Amino acid sequence: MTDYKTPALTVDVVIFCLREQRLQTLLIKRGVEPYSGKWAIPGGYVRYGEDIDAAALRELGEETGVHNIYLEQLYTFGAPDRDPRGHTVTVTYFALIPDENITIEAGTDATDAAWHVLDELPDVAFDHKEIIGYAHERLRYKLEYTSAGFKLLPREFTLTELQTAYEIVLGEKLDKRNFRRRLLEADVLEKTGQYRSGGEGRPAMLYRYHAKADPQVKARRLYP
Amino acid sequence: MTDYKTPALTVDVVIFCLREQRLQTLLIKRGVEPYSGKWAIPGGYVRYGEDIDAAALRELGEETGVHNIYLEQLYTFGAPDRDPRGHTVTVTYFALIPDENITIEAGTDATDAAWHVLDELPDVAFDHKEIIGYAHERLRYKLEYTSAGFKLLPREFTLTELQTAYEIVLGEKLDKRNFRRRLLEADVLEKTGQYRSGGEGRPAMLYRYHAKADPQVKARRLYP
DNA sequence: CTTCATTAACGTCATTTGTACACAAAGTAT
DNA sequence: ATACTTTGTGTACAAATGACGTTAATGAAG
Repeated sequence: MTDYKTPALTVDVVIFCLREQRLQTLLIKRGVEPYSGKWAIPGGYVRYGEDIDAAALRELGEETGVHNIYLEQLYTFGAPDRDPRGHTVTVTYFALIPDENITIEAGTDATDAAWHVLDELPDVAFDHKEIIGYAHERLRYKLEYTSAGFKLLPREFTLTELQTAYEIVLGEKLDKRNFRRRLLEADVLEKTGQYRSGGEGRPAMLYRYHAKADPQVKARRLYP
Repeated sequence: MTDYKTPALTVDVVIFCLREQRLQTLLIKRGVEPYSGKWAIPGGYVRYGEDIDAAALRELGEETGVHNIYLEQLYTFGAPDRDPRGHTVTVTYFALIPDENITIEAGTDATDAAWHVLDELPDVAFDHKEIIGYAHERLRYKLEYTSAGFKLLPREFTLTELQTAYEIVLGEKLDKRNFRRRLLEADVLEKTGQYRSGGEGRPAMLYRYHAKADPQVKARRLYP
């Protein structure tokens, strides 16, 4: 193999979660230069011989203690000046996780890890603002035409909870009956047979995700 | 910057073109090991300090003589064993070009460059079969819900030519009136005022692309 | 225990969108 | 001039979407 000097390669992960009725993303406070003290999305160098998806999962685990989540590749950013240390190309991912028993632990390179409300972000390092923006757009788009919203909820959830998740992400109220019809017709939810008691009002049926044919994307074709 | 050994970084480009009423892609015959003598999609190493999009355009020009075309990032493949020379991550792109005055010239690393009908591909090097498949899927998807098909045609074209392009890519016949209505409503075409004479039958109005508001994607939202 | 407040569950109808389909107009070839 | 080929256009019907109000099940308050 001819040994050209190649750019460094990193992975970065934008994680979304619904907390306190707001869409939030996980940032780590950098403990080293450059941008020491600034917030950044979790990520790090891809090791030689390591699959990039695996690297994303590993970095996520190391820096935040979040394990076993579904990642989706987002985009690769490769402007030569995006990292002051030298040319660094980053493959970005995005993830949806439910807000439950997640222990965030700051890792080696990070002095802190914390959730941030998406539209009240602090100054972030590198071009991470752009990356988060891109991920946010993709998330909205995804919920507009798929039934992937349940990934933001615990394993079992009510239809109202699911609808609220959609409403928060999309930033608009949805019609309850039409929402239900759509999601039930998508055929990815199944009743658990149990009800959520506790709160006020009539108890709601609990559902869980169950892909019978895992269509996921329910985009409409422009031509028959 | 801590000097980890990072994977090598390449770019690869899948170019689509309609030639002789078939969807074709441009491959180069490799002149060096590994896979010497096999066909591969054009691409090569990203230089240190070079933007990845620029690298894709440069490699394309060097290897095929194709310049100034619109590229869209496709996906980044990073399995550690995808290149026998060592761990090499590749950022892939896809492009649509019209079949007109394109001079293909084999460049340095390639002994030959030629168009290949998409469903009669030879054995290709690396994981390029998978990449081409992925690009093909994206192309079909793109034409299903956008009006990007004109990128496969010369600057001026008739609606019948455009419809034929869609039919070839999508692999199905489309209704003439519905097709026209859809594309004209998309509001990205304008009449040139001229007609294509020459052939048999009634001369057809020539159109050209003209993005007034460049919506490009005309996807339908799942929620109001 | 009754009443009230709160949330869940459900169906219909008007409108919009999608799909199928046929014939006249404008040329060219003979 | 006649036959042939290709372009260009509208409508009726089916399907999907969007707006909308009432009853049912529970907990809280009196």
